[in-house]
Amino acid sequence: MTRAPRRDQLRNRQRLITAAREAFTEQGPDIALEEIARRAGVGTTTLYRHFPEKEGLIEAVLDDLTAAVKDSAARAMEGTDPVSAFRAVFTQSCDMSEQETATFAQLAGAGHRADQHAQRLITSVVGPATDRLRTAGRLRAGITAEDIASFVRMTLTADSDDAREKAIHVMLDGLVTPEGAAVP
Amino acid sequence: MTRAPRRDQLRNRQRLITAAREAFTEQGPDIALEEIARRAGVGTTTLYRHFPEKEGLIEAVLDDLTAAVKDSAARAMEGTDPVSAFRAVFTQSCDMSEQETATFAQLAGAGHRADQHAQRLITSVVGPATDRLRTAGRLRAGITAEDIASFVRMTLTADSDDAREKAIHVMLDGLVTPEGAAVP
DNA sequence: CCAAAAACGGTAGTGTCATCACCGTTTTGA
DNA sequence: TCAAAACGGTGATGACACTACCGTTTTTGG
Repeated sequence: MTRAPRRDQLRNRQRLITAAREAFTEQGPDIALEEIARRAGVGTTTLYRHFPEKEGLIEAVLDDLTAAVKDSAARAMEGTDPVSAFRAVFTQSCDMSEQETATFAQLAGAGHRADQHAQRLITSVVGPATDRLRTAGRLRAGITAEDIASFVRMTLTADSDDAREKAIHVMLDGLVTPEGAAVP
Repeated sequence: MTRAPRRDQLRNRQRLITAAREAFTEQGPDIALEEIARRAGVGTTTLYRHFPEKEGLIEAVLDDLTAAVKDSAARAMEGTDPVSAFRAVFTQSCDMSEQETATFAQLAGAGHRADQHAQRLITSVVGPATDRLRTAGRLRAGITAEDIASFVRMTLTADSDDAREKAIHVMLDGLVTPEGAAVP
Protein backbone atom coordinates (compact mmCIF):
# COMPACT_ATOMS: atom_id res chain seq x y z
CA MET A 1 0.00 0.00 0.00
CA THR A 2 1.69 3.13 -1.21
CA ARG A 3 0.72 6.50 0.14
CA ALA A 4 -0.70 9.10 -2.17
CA PRO A 5 1.94 11.48 -3.50
CA ARG A 6 2.34 14.61 -1.44
CA ARG A 7 0.90 17.82 -2.72
CA ASP A 8 4.06 19.89 -2.53
CA GLN A 9 5.82 17.24 -4.53
CA LEU A 10 3.32 17.51 -7.35
CA ARG A 11 3.30 21.28 -7.16
CA ASN A 12 7.08 21.51 -7.28
CA ARG A 13 7.26 19.10 -10.15
CA GLN A 14 4.89 21.22 -12.16
CA ARG A 15 6.71 24.41 -11.24
CA LEU A 16 9.95 22.86 -12.38
CA ILE A 17 8.52 21.80 -15.70
CA THR A 18 6.99 25.20 -16.31
CA ALA A 19 10.15 27.03 -15.31
CA ALA A 20 12.23 24.70 -17.44
CA ARG A 21 9.98 25.20 -20.41
CA GLU A 22 10.29 28.97 -20.16
CA ALA A 23 14.00 28.79 -19.52
CA PHE A 24 14.60 26.48 -22.46
CA THR A 25 12.51 28.72 -24.67
CA GLU A 26 14.49 31.80 -23.69
CA GLN A 27 17.99 30.42 -23.48
CA GLY A 28 18.03 27.05 -25.15
CA PRO A 29 18.72 23.62 -23.69
CA ASP A 30 22.17 24.54 -22.40
CA ILE A 31 20.82 26.69 -19.60
CA ALA A 32 22.12 25.67 -16.17
CA LEU A 33 19.89 23.53 -13.98
CA GLU A 34 20.63 25.80 -11.06
CA GLU A 35 19.02 28.66 -12.95
CA ILE A 36 15.94 26.57 -13.66
CA ALA A 37 15.64 25.68 -9.98
CA ARG A 38 15.92 29.34 -9.06
CA ARG A 39 13.19 30.29 -11.52
CA ALA A 40 10.97 27.56 -10.14
CA GLY A 41 11.61 28.78 -6.62
CA VAL A 42 12.95 25.47 -5.39
CA GLY A 43 16.37 24.27 -4.33
CA THR A 44 18.64 22.43 -6.71
CA THR A 45 18.35 19.37 -4.52
CA THR A 46 14.63 19.26 -5.18
CA LEU A 47 15.21 19.53 -8.89
CA TYR A 48 17.55 16.56 -8.80
CA ARG A 49 15.13 14.60 -6.64
CA HIS A 50 12.47 14.99 -9.31
CA PHE A 51 14.72 14.67 -12.32
CA PRO A 52 17.93 12.78 -11.56
CA GLU A 53 19.16 13.55 -15.06
CA LYS A 54 18.71 16.65 -17.16
CA GLU A 55 17.48 14.47 -19.98
CA GLY A 56 14.51 13.50 -17.83
CA LEU A 57 13.55 17.11 -17.36
CA ILE A 58 13.80 17.67 -21.09
CA GLU A 59 11.49 14.74 -21.71
CA ALA A 60 8.99 16.15 -19.23
CA VAL A 61 9.05 19.50 -21.00
CA LEU A 62 8.59 17.72 -24.29
CA ASP A 63 5.51 16.02 -22.82
CA ASP A 64 4.24 19.38 -21.66
CA LEU A 65 4.74 20.96 -25.05
CA THR A 66 2.97 18.10 -26.77
CA ALA A 67 -0.08 18.02 -24.53
CA ALA A 68 -1.81 20.99 -26.15
CA VAL A 69 -1.20 19.72 -29.66
CA LYS A 70 -2.48 16.31 -28.69
CA ASP A 71 -5.77 17.78 -27.56
CA SER A 72 -6.31 19.86 -30.63
CA ALA A 73 -5.39 16.90 -32.80
CA ALA A 74 -8.01 14.77 -31.07
CA ARG A 75 -10.57 17.49 -31.65
CA ALA A 76 -9.59 17.78 -35.29
CA MET A 77 -10.36 14.10 -35.74
CA GLU A 78 -14.01 14.40 -34.83
CA GLY A 79 -16.64 14.74 -37.47
CA THR A 80 -14.47 15.26 -40.50
CA ASP A 81 -13.47 13.15 -43.43
CA PRO A 82 -10.15 11.29 -43.19
CA VAL A 83 -8.36 13.54 -45.62
CA SER A 84 -9.31 16.81 -43.91
CA ALA A 85 -8.58 15.27 -40.52
CA PHE A 86 -5.15 14.14 -41.60
CA ARG A 87 -4.28 17.46 -43.16
CA ALA A 88 -5.40 19.27 -40.01
CA VAL A 89 -3.50 17.00 -37.64
CA PHE A 90 -0.36 17.09 -39.74
CA THR A 91 -0.43 20.84 -40.07
CA GLN A 92 -1.17 21.44 -36.42
CA SER A 93 1.58 19.09 -35.32
CA CYS A 94 4.10 20.98 -37.38
CA ASP A 95 2.71 24.35 -36.47
CA MET A 96 2.80 24.68 -32.76
CA SER A 97 3.25 28.32 -31.85
CA GLU A 98 6.43 29.81 -33.14
CA GLN A 99 8.45 29.63 -29.95
CA GLU A 100 7.20 26.22 -29.03
CA THR A 101 8.35 24.88 -32.34
CA ALA A 102 11.85 26.19 -31.80
CA THR A 103 11.93 24.88 -28.27
CA PHE A 104 10.70 21.49 -29.30
CA ALA A 105 13.23 21.24 -32.09
CA GLN A 106 16.07 22.29 -29.83
CA LEU A 107 15.11 19.85 -27.15
CA ALA A 108 14.46 17.03 -29.56
CA GLY A 109 17.99 17.44 -30.82
CA ALA A 110 19.52 17.55 -27.36
CA GLY A 111 20.38 13.90 -26.92
CA HIS A 112 19.39 10.47 -28.11
CA ARG A 113 16.89 9.81 -25.37
CA ALA A 114 15.06 13.10 -25.86
CA ASP A 115 15.10 12.48 -29.57
CA GLN A 116 13.40 9.12 -29.32
CA HIS A 117 10.98 10.44 -26.78
CA ALA A 118 9.93 13.24 -29.11
CA GLN A 119 9.45 10.69 -31.84
CA ARG A 120 7.15 8.59 -29.69
CA LEU A 121 5.16 11.62 -28.66
CA ILE A 122 4.57 12.79 -32.20
CA THR A 123 3.69 9.29 -33.31
CA SER A 124 0.97 9.17 -30.67
CA VAL A 125 -0.39 12.44 -32.02
CA VAL A 126 -0.41 11.66 -35.72
CA GLY A 127 -0.96 7.91 -35.48
CA PRO A 128 -4.76 7.84 -35.43
CA ALA A 129 -5.18 10.30 -38.28
CA THR A 130 -2.64 8.38 -40.32
CA ASP A 131 -4.33 5.05 -39.77
CA ARG A 132 -7.65 6.52 -40.71
CA LEU A 133 -6.24 8.00 -43.89
CA ARG A 134 -4.75 4.64 -44.82
CA THR A 135 -8.01 2.85 -44.18
CA ALA A 136 -9.70 5.33 -46.47
CA GLY A 137 -7.19 4.35 -49.14
CA ARG A 138 -5.83 7.86 -49.48
CA LEU A 139 -2.39 7.44 -47.92
CA ARG A 140 0.63 7.13 -50.15
CA ALA A 141 1.79 3.53 -50.36
CA GLY A 142 4.38 2.27 -47.91
CA ILE A 143 4.09 5.11 -45.42
CA THR A 144 3.72 4.31 -41.72
CA ALA A 145 2.69 6.44 -38.76
CA GLU A 146 6.32 6.44 -37.69
CA ASP A 147 7.26 7.88 -41.05
CA ILE A 148 4.72 10.62 -40.64
CA ALA A 149 6.05 11.38 -37.18
CA SER A 150 9.53 11.52 -38.61
CA PHE A 151 8.36 13.94 -41.29
CA VAL A 152 6.71 16.15 -38.71
CA ARG A 153 9.88 16.22 -36.65
CA MET A 154 11.84 17.11 -39.76
CA THR A 155 9.66 20.11 -40.46
CA LEU A 156 10.25 21.31 -36.91
CA THR A 157 13.94 21.68 -37.72
CA ALA A 158 13.27 24.07 -40.58
CA ASP A 159 15.29 27.23 -40.20
CA SER A 160 12.37 29.53 -40.80
CA ASP A 161 8.61 29.46 -40.45
CA ASP A 162 8.46 30.16 -44.13
CA ALA A 163 10.49 27.10 -45.07
CA ARG A 164 8.46 24.97 -42.68
CA GLU A 165 5.21 26.16 -44.22
CA LYS A 166 6.42 25.25 -47.67
CA ALA A 167 7.71 21.87 -46.54
CA ILE A 168 4.33 21.08 -45.02
CA HIS A 169 2.57 21.82 -48.29
CA VAL A 170 5.03 19.85 -50.35
CA MET A 171 4.77 16.84 -48.06
CA LEU A 172 1.01 16.92 -47.77
CA ASP A 173 0.74 16.96 -51.54
CA GLY A 174 2.97 13.92 -51.73
CA LEU A 175 1.34 12.01 -48.90
CA VAL A 176 -2.34 12.21 -49.70
CA THR A 177 -3.03 10.29 -52.88
CA PRO A 178 -5.78 11.42 -55.24
CA GLU A 179 -9.15 9.82 -54.84
CA GLY A 180 -9.48 6.48 -56.54
CA ALA A 181 -5.79 5.69 -56.82
CA ALA A 182 -4.49 2.14 -56.49
CA VAL A 183 -3.75 0.87 -52.97
CA PRO A 184 -1.09 -1.86 -52.69
CA MET B 1 53.35 41.33 -47.93
CA THR B 2 52.49 38.36 -45.82
CA ARG B 3 54.61 35.25 -45.76
CA ALA B 4 53.27 32.04 -47.19
CA PRO B 5 51.68 29.83 -44.55
CA ARG B 6 54.02 27.29 -43.06
CA ARG B 7 53.74 23.69 -44.12
CA ASP B 8 53.40 22.22 -40.68
CA GLN B 9 50.58 24.62 -40.00
CA LEU B 10 48.64 23.41 -43.02
CA ARG B 11 49.43 19.80 -42.27
CA ASN B 12 48.32 20.08 -38.67
CA ARG B 13 45.15 21.86 -39.63
CA GLN B 14 44.22 19.05 -41.98
CA ARG B 15 45.13 16.42 -39.41
CA LEU B 16 42.91 18.12 -36.88
CA ILE B 17 39.97 18.27 -39.23
CA THR B 18 40.37 14.63 -40.19
CA ALA B 19 40.76 13.50 -36.61
CA ALA B 20 37.79 15.62 -35.55
CA ARG B 21 35.68 14.20 -38.32
CA GLU B 22 36.45 10.66 -37.25
CA ALA B 23 36.03 11.47 -33.59
CA PHE B 24 32.70 13.18 -34.14
CA THR B 25 31.51 10.27 -36.24
CA GLU B 26 32.42 7.77 -33.55
CA GLN B 27 31.48 9.65 -30.42
CA GLY B 28 29.31 12.57 -31.42
CA PRO B 29 29.96 16.27 -31.04
CA ASP B 30 30.42 16.13 -27.29
CA ILE B 31 33.79 14.45 -27.51
CA ALA B 32 36.53 16.32 -25.67
CA LEU B 33 38.85 18.53 -27.66
CA GLU B 34 41.81 17.04 -25.85
CA GLU B 35 40.92 13.65 -27.30
CA ILE B 36 40.72 15.11 -30.79
CA ALA B 37 44.14 16.69 -30.38
CA ARG B 38 45.54 13.38 -29.19
CA ARG B 39 44.11 11.57 -32.19
CA ALA B 40 45.54 14.19 -34.50
CA GLY B 41 48.92 13.82 -32.84
CA VAL B 42 49.17 17.47 -31.89
CA GLY B 43 49.07 19.36 -28.62
CA THR B 44 45.90 20.95 -27.35
CA THR B 45 47.56 24.32 -27.68
CA THR B 46 47.93 23.77 -31.40
CA LEU B 47 44.28 22.81 -31.67
CA TYR B 48 43.26 26.06 -29.99
CA ARG B 49 45.63 28.03 -32.14
CA HIS B 50 43.87 26.73 -35.24
CA PHE B 51 40.35 26.74 -33.86
CA PRO B 52 39.91 29.17 -30.99
CA GLU B 53 36.39 27.87 -30.48
CA LYS B 54 35.03 24.39 -30.82
CA GLU B 55 32.33 25.73 -33.07
CA GLY B 56 35.00 26.72 -35.57
CA LEU B 57 36.29 23.17 -35.70
CA ILE B 58 32.78 21.90 -36.25
CA GLU B 59 32.34 24.29 -39.14
CA ALA B 60 35.58 23.08 -40.67
CA VAL B 61 34.43 19.46 -40.39
CA LEU B 62 31.15 20.45 -41.96
CA ASP B 63 33.08 21.95 -44.85
CA ASP B 64 35.08 18.77 -45.15
CA LEU B 65 31.98 16.60 -45.18
CA THR B 66 30.36 18.78 -47.81
CA ALA B 67 33.31 18.87 -50.18
CA ALA B 68 32.73 15.39 -51.60
CA VAL B 69 29.03 15.98 -52.12
CA LYS B 70 29.75 19.27 -53.77
CA ASP B 71 31.97 17.58 -56.34
CA SER B 72 29.53 14.85 -57.17
CA ALA B 73 26.76 17.42 -57.42
CA ALA B 74 28.76 19.43 -59.90
CA ARG B 75 29.37 16.30 -61.94
CA ALA B 76 25.68 15.41 -61.83
CA MET B 77 24.89 18.77 -63.41
CA GLU B 78 26.82 18.09 -66.57
CA GLY B 79 25.09 16.84 -69.68
CA THR B 80 21.69 16.03 -68.21
CA ASP B 81 18.31 17.62 -68.41
CA PRO B 82 17.36 19.98 -65.57
CA VAL B 83 14.90 17.57 -64.02
CA SER B 84 17.28 14.63 -63.83
CA ALA B 85 20.07 16.89 -62.64
CA PHE B 86 17.92 18.31 -59.86
CA ARG B 87 16.73 14.92 -58.75
CA ALA B 88 20.29 13.63 -58.68
CA VAL B 89 21.67 16.59 -56.76
CA PHE B 90 18.82 16.57 -54.28
CA THR B 91 19.10 12.86 -53.66
CA GLN B 92 22.86 12.89 -53.37
CA SER B 93 22.79 15.82 -50.98
CA CYS B 94 20.42 13.98 -48.70
CA ASP B 95 22.20 10.68 -49.12
CA MET B 96 25.75 11.13 -48.12
CA SER B 97 27.06 7.88 -46.77
CA GLU B 98 25.21 6.64 -43.76
CA GLN B 99 27.68 7.75 -41.12
CA GLU B 100 28.36 11.05 -42.76
CA THR B 101 24.69 11.84 -42.70
CA ALA B 102 24.47 11.20 -39.00
CA THR B 103 27.60 13.19 -38.33
CA PHE B 104 26.40 16.08 -40.42
CA ALA B 105 23.03 16.14 -38.71
CA GLN B 106 24.58 15.98 -35.26
CA LEU B 107 27.01 18.75 -36.01
CA ALA B 108 24.44 20.90 -37.74
CA GLY B 109 22.34 20.76 -34.60
CA ALA B 110 25.24 21.58 -32.32
CA GLY B 111 24.82 25.33 -32.07
CA HIS B 112 23.42 28.25 -34.00
CA ARG B 113 26.60 29.08 -35.81
CA ALA B 114 27.16 25.54 -37.06
CA ASP B 115 23.53 25.38 -38.03
CA GLN B 116 23.69 28.43 -40.23
CA HIS B 117 26.97 27.33 -41.67
CA ALA B 118 25.49 24.00 -42.69
CA GLN B 119 22.62 25.85 -44.31
CA ARG B 120 24.98 27.98 -46.38
CA LEU B 121 26.97 24.94 -47.43
CA ILE B 122 23.96 23.02 -48.62
CA THR B 123 22.61 26.04 -50.42
CA SER B 124 25.83 26.28 -52.37
CA VAL B 125 25.45 22.64 -53.35
CA VAL B 126 21.82 22.64 -54.43
CA GLY B 127 21.61 26.23 -55.65
CA PRO B 128 22.70 25.73 -59.26
CA ALA B 129 20.50 22.69 -59.86
CA THR B 130 17.55 24.52 -58.33
CA ASP B 131 18.03 27.60 -60.46
CA ARG B 132 18.29 25.47 -63.55
CA LEU B 133 15.10 23.62 -62.70
CA ARG B 134 13.29 26.90 -62.17
CA THR B 135 14.52 28.26 -65.47
CA ALA B 136 13.20 25.15 -67.15
CA GLY B 137 9.81 25.94 -65.59
CA ARG B 138 9.67 22.67 -63.71
CA LEU B 139 10.13 23.92 -60.12
CA ARG B 140 7.14 24.22 -57.86
CA ALA B 141 6.05 27.84 -57.52
CA GLY B 142 7.46 29.96 -54.73
CA ILE B 143 10.36 27.69 -53.86
CA THR B 144 13.85 29.15 -53.45
CA ALA B 145 17.27 27.54 -53.29
CA GLU B 146 17.29 28.30 -49.57
CA ASP B 147 14.04 26.38 -49.21
CA ILE B 148 15.57 23.41 -50.97
CA ALA B 149 18.60 23.58 -48.72
CA SER B 150 16.31 23.67 -45.73
CA PHE B 151 14.47 20.62 -47.01
CA VAL B 152 17.72 18.76 -47.50
CA ARG B 153 18.81 19.59 -43.99
CA MET B 154 15.45 18.40 -42.70
CA THR B 155 15.86 15.02 -44.33
CA LEU B 156 19.26 14.68 -42.66
CA THR B 157 17.52 14.73 -39.29
CA ALA B 158 15.35 11.75 -40.14
CA ASP B 159 15.62 9.06 -37.48
CA SER B 160 16.24 6.29 -39.96
CA ASP B 161 17.60 5.83 -43.45
CA ASP B 162 14.24 4.40 -44.35
CA ALA B 163 12.31 7.48 -43.27
CA ARG B 164 14.82 9.70 -45.04
CA GLU B 165 14.44 7.73 -48.25
CA LYS B 166 10.69 8.10 -48.13
CA ALA B 167 10.89 11.80 -47.32
CA ILE B 168 13.13 12.34 -50.31
CA HIS B 169 10.64 10.70 -52.63
CA VAL B 170 7.71 12.56 -51.19
CA MET B 171 9.48 15.89 -51.48
CA LEU B 172 10.81 15.29 -54.97
CA ASP B 173 7.29 14.45 -56.12
CA GLY B 174 6.05 17.69 -54.65
CA LEU B 175 8.89 19.86 -55.90
CA VAL B 176 9.17 18.95 -59.56
CA THR B 177 6.05 20.07 -61.37
CA PRO B 178 4.75 18.07 -64.33
CA GLU B 179 5.79 19.17 -67.76
CA GLY B 180 3.71 22.00 -69.17
CA ALA B 181 2.34 23.30 -65.89
CA ALA B 182 1.77 27.00 -65.28
CA VAL B 183 4.74 29.00 -64.02
CA PRO B 184 3.89 32.09 -61.92
C1' DC C 1 -4.04 17.19 16.81
C1' DC C 2 0.38 14.51 16.39
C1' DA C 3 3.91 11.86 15.25
C1' DA C 4 6.43 9.57 11.53
C1' DA C 5 7.24 9.78 6.77
C1' DA C 6 8.39 12.32 2.92
C1' DA C 7 10.09 16.49 0.91
C1' DC C 8 12.66 20.36 1.14
C1' DG C 9 16.88 23.31 0.63
C1' DG C 10 21.48 24.82 1.62
C1' DT C 11 26.39 23.74 1.44
C1' DA C 12 30.33 21.51 -0.01
C1' DG C 13 32.57 18.51 -3.12
C1' DT C 14 33.81 15.72 -7.53
C1' DG C 15 34.79 15.13 -12.28
C1' DT C 16 34.60 16.78 -16.94
C1' DC C 17 35.22 20.14 -20.19
C1' DA C 18 36.21 24.50 -22.87
C1' DT C 19 39.23 28.04 -22.85
C1' DC C 20 43.26 30.90 -21.38
C1' DA C 21 48.16 32.05 -20.04
C1' DC C 22 53.03 31.01 -19.97
C1' DC C 23 57.16 29.69 -21.95
C1' DG C 24 60.86 26.96 -23.38
C1' DT C 25 61.65 24.14 -27.77
C1' DT C 26 61.34 22.95 -32.63
C1' DT C 27 60.36 23.83 -37.46
C1' DT C 28 60.44 26.50 -41.48
C1' DG C 29 60.71 30.09 -44.97
C1' DA C 30 63.71 33.70 -46.76
C1' DT D 1 71.70 30.72 -40.91
C1' DC D 2 68.39 32.92 -38.11
C1' DA D 3 64.51 35.21 -36.79
C1' DA D 4 59.69 34.51 -37.20
C1' DA D 5 56.14 31.35 -36.67
C1' DA D 6 54.43 27.09 -34.76
C1' DC D 7 54.57 23.77 -31.55
C1' DG D 8 53.39 21.37 -27.10
C1' DG D 9 53.42 20.70 -22.20
C1' DT D 10 51.67 22.38 -17.80
C1' DG D 11 48.78 24.66 -14.72
C1' DA D 12 44.76 27.59 -13.88
C1' DT D 13 39.92 29.18 -14.29
C1' DG D 14 35.17 28.94 -14.54
C1' DA D 15 30.77 26.41 -16.02
C1' DC D 16 28.19 22.82 -15.23
C1' DA D 17 26.07 18.16 -14.20
C1' DC D 18 25.68 15.36 -10.61
C1' DT D 19 26.44 13.47 -5.54
C1' DA D 20 26.52 13.41 -0.56
C1' DC D 21 25.04 15.17 3.90
C1' DC D 22 21.94 16.78 7.12
C1' DG D 23 19.18 19.75 9.70
C1' DT D 24 14.38 21.82 8.82
C1' DT D 25 9.69 22.06 7.09
C1' DT D 26 5.46 20.17 5.12
C1' DT D 27 2.13 16.74 4.69
C1' DT D 28 -0.53 12.86 5.61
C1' DG D 29 -2.68 9.01 8.00
C1' DG D 30 -4.62 7.83 12.19
